Amino acid sequence: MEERYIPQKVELKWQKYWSEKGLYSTLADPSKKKFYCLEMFPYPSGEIHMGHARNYIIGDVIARYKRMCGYNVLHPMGWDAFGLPAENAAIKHGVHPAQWTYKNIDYMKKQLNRMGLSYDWEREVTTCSPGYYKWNQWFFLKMFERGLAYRKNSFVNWCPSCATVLANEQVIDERCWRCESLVVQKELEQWFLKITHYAEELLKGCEELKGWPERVVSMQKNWIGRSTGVEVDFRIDGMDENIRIFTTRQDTLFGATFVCLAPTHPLVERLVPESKKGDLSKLKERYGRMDEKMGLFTDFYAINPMNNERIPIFIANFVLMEYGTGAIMSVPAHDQRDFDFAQKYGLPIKVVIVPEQKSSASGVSSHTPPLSPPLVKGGNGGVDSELQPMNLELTEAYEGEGILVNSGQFSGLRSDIARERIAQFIEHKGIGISVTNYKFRDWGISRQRYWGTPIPIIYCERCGIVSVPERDIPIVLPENVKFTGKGGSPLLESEKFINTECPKCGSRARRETDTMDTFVDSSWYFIRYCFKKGEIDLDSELRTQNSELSYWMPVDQYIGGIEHAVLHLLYSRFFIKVMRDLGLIGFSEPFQNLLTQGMVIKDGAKMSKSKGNVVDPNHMIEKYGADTLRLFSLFAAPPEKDLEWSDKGIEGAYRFLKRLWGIVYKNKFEIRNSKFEINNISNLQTSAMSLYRKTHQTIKRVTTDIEREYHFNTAVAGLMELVNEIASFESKTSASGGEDRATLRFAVERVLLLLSPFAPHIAEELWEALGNTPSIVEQRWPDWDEEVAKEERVELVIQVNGKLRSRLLIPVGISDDEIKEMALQEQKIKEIVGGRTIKKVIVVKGKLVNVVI
RNA sequence: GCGAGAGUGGCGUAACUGGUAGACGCGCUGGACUUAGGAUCCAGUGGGGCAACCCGUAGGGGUUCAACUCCCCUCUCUCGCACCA
Repeated sequence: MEERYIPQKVELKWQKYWSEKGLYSTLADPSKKKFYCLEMFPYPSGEIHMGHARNYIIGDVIARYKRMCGYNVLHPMGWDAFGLPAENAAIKHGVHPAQWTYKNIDYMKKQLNRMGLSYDWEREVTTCSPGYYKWNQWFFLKMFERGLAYRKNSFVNWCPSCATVLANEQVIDERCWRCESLVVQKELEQWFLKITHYAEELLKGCEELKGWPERVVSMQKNWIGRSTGVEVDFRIDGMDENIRIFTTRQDTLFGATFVCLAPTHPLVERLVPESKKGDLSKLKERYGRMDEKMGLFTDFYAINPMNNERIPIFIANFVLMEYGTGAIMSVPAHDQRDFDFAQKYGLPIKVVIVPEQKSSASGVSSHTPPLSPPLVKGGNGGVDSELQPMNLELTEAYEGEGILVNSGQFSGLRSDIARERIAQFIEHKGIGISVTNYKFRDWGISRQRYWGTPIPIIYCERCGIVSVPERDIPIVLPENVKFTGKGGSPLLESEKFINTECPKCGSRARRETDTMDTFVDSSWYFIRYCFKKGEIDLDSELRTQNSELSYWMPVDQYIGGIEHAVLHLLYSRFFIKVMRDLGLIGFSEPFQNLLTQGMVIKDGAKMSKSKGNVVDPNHMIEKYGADTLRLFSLFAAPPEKDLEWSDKGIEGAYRFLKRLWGIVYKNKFEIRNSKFEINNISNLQTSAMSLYRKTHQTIKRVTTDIEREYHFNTAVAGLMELVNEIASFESKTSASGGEDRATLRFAVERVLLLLSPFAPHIAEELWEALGNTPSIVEQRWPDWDEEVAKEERVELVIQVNGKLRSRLLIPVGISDDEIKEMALQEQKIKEIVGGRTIKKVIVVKGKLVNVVI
């Protein structure tokens, strides 16, 4: 009697079994090699979507595979539980954010378990629990002590819809990363973490991230945005003031023909005459707008310290106060933006760099060779007039490197050398310094919302800013607050929360009401997983020698979406470096290997409710079972690529499992009753031998496919091939003889072992059906025999002049000369070669022969 | 503009260091079993041609006995950053 494959029945049975046996519970054990497999934890929004499912399936396969390979595997899961949606739900439906969040967690946890994911739930982390966020506050206090957390007044990104501040990393195309509202600039007192203190190390550390995808590393480098140059003082003519500018192109200093200040530059008020104040405010309105470049002449001039030229000072809307010094020198001949500006306002353009040698001059029309003799001569003295004819030829700026001309003592030098010399010169003369600038800013963490970690700070009327003493944390969120949705954090209205005493002087004081960015929570959650559940004293845990932390960390394999390339992944690296400098840990990078899985798309677009192309993993599990869902999402594309969802494709995966099920049940008794061992492979019939060989080959293939960049798609394809072969073997032989049965059993059992990381439930069920003791989870990953895996005979390809002309079956191990002879004797080849002379015969061992005529 | 990556059948994809292009799956075609099948099984399936053969990995050059793979040029697409001085 053939039993039917009912995946849901099978899956629930084994999920119950695994959980009862606690098979995925892990303990640190220094005698075993460890493997920390981590997937980015979800925000408990209420539903696991296909993107989550794919992420966690990939992670689960890795965890299960490594476990079978004998590693002590840490595979935890938790909840990134603070955040706005909970608060919005509270405003909309009157549910407390905690209630909403915990309800979602409950449900989503069931969903994860229903997928058969092998988590150690005893390490579950929920970031909104005081036992967790206490340590956010603790880290904050440690940073505050060291000046790594500080408060300042600044313009910040403000999302009007979320009514809160956003970090630079959370603004995408001038919009909020969460709700896509247009972000505005607002001046606020904010708490910042000094991530720029680690700018250089975060950048250098990128070189160590060997196990990370290129593009993530380059995105981080890009984001940090290091550039080196000089700051130089330009004296203001007729005023005892300097304008300090920043440039990376000090080799073009002699070509500066005007200076531009940001509209918010401190000197602006003094430089702009009353009569032009109106124009100035217009300019300010257009600050930061990319469409139009606007300038305003101040009536003042600056002195170029290199050549003492008197050059006009402008205010320009495109100069950013936030970067460099908020002032620039403009070199229209060698910067396109300055060039456009100079054209618009009729300012002089002075060439000081010419392309080296013949290289086709961009910006200089071709009939005027850039290195024409008069120009070179003029280079010594810096006589403008000699350059005038050239200027007429300029159609655009030449931004490349080259040879300096018209640059005093530096003329004739190459750009790179000139940059060094000029930097030295400037420092020597005391008119400036060499500097390194970074594009990224300190991390603003203040959020004007309720559902987050309270910042442990007290404002005392007498003492000012006072940190909460460590013994008083956690500062717990008050539960009894109102969610009106009307401006401001509910904490502002909680008198009980706000009013407190100064821990220093005891006088009346107010608590900070801002909470922390939730990215603080996720910057170290992987550290927390290293310890089992329950309240822990992280401080003393971290200080204990041989703590679990030093056993498990760093994470061996991290899996998650590319969207965190510069957010979470950068913040976590920062946190780890801070912890190291606090003497808490002994390593500098949290994640050894990073796998960024592709998106799940349907009909050419990312799944989204608005597009109506969402496929719910729940429905797929109801219809086909979790094993099928897992198998399909692994098979349809390699993990790092986007996965195109196909309703038909998942049926193929289902069919495959049903087929395997059918084969096993059909031969259940024959297999059970066969003696397992194949003592002597020479006893095997040809068909049995070929199945036996295919089995070994498949073990090898699946193993190497997993080891090599986690190519699960081809690993699954290999399993399908083997199952196809098993099917035809069993239908031909009816598994009659003893050796045949043994071979069949061998093949089927290997398939189950190899399949178990991908489709663990069916593997368990069939493993048991064949008379084995559960659990397959505890089985070792199978080995293969290289000798057996080798083909006895191979098909030799015979080419003539590189074109395939014939094939020949040859035994393995015959010599090149014999192969050559066989190829030349082959009827077809003889015909083609005819009477022509053979120039050369190339033999590739075991593969092909190419006859060149 | 800068940086990263990708272009292979009708579709998802495969081909490790250059060595049989299209494994595996979907779809499609034909057949078998069926009252029926969107179940299952068998056979076929890059294009052209009756055939021998010819043509095919975005396009064009090149290196090589041999190129999806290496080099040069062009085109297209995706992603990230972008007034950063």
